[in-house]
Amino acid sequence: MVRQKIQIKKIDNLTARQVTFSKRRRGLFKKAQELSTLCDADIGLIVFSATGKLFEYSSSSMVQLIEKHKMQSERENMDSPDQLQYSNLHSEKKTCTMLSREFVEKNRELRTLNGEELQALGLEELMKLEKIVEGGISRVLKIKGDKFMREISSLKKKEAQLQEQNSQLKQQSEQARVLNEFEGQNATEQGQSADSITNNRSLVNSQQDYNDSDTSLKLGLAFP
Amino acid sequence: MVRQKIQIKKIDNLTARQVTFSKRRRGLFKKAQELSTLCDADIGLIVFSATGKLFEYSSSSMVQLIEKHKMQSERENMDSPDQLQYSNLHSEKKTCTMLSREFVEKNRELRTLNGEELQALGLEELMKLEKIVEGGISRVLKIKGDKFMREISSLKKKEAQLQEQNSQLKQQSEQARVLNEFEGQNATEQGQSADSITNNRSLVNSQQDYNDSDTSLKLGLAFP
DNA sequence: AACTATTAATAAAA
DNA sequence: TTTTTATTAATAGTT
Repeated sequence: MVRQKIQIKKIDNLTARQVTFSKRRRGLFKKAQELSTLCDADIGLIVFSATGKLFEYSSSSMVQLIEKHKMQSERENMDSPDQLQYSNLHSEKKTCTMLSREFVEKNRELRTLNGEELQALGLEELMKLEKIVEGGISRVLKIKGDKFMREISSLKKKEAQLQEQNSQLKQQSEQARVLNEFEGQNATEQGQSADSITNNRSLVNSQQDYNDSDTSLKLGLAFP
Repeated sequence: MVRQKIQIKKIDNLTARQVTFSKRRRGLFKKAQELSTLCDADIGLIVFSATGKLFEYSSSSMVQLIEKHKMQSERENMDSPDQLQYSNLHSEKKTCTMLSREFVEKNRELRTLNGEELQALGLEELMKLEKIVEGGISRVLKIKGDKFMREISSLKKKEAQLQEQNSQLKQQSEQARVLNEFEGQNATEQGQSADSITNNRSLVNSQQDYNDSDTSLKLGLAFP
């Protein structure tokens, strides 16, 4: 875009590519920041260089922005109910999505009232409106907080269960090992029936089934 | 950047703001695309308009990019898994506590000013005060949100680790058991020692401990 | 990094 | 909205 027009394709020369990357990256971030400021937009920009180095900009909080983005994407893909296996997470997110939609709509309503209308409303009405918006915000914040807390406590519960299971398994493993050594010393010949293998497998399998689905469902009860 | 130079602050006029938003948004996305192509960078760009509408660009897959970003941030935030993570959460909590205390104090200051004093402050000062309080709130909310998000993602990571460790242990336990029975069956003279009986029993028992009624159904099917 | 010669982006107007 | 146009901003190639 200067001394000579260039075409938009990968720059062959490594040095030139690196220089351009750092120049244009700065330009891009500046533009993002300007757009955010000028138009009150919430912007997140993630750039990984070819070498894997991360550069990022966010007008607010990247984590929250990504969360918001996730919610929006879900709203768009609401009609495809393919992954309903995580029903607790699903319904939880649905609640949050609903709330967010409600909030956005309320906001839109508010915006459609132009300056004149707002002037006409008078002080009393304005204060009522403010109370309504305040109520909406506090409701959203409260529910958000509750949701976070419940998710965290359920995760901690799950963690504790896993930890306990883990230590029991370790104990078993140790016992089995000791026993094994002991018997190994006295054994003379070898052979194994197919039955015992099959039985052991099914035991372990049913345990895994429990871990993969039932646990999350039960913990899901924490989210009505 | 044209007919007249503008300063970078929120555009007051709604129409002008919308026009600028759509023009600059297109420009920004174009620049992002160009940078990605020219320099072989992986770029994700998320833009929420002031009305909440989502616009996004990604040079590859937004979901993957976000995953990659999450990994990078986690790596930066918690190099040695547990302790650094804890201290991070700790300091975050401290920050949040400090902020909240600061906020409460600012509020108290505000309350100690009586009506007359507030009247005397004048419109401008009041608005300044309001901005300060608003800033405090949004800062608290932002940090709180980040903290929650990070705690949740770290718990999820921990859970995944435990889950994997667990399944490995189960595998080990299974192998040890198989080997054990195998050797037990081929011992020449001796029957099972008291120890080995105890061990087998504790194995089965602890497995049943993890499983509730639902699992016993499965076990029933496994041993008809 | 710094410096231009150019092209690209865009603010205001239509 | 989109197009036009007058300017400013960004930047490719060079030093």
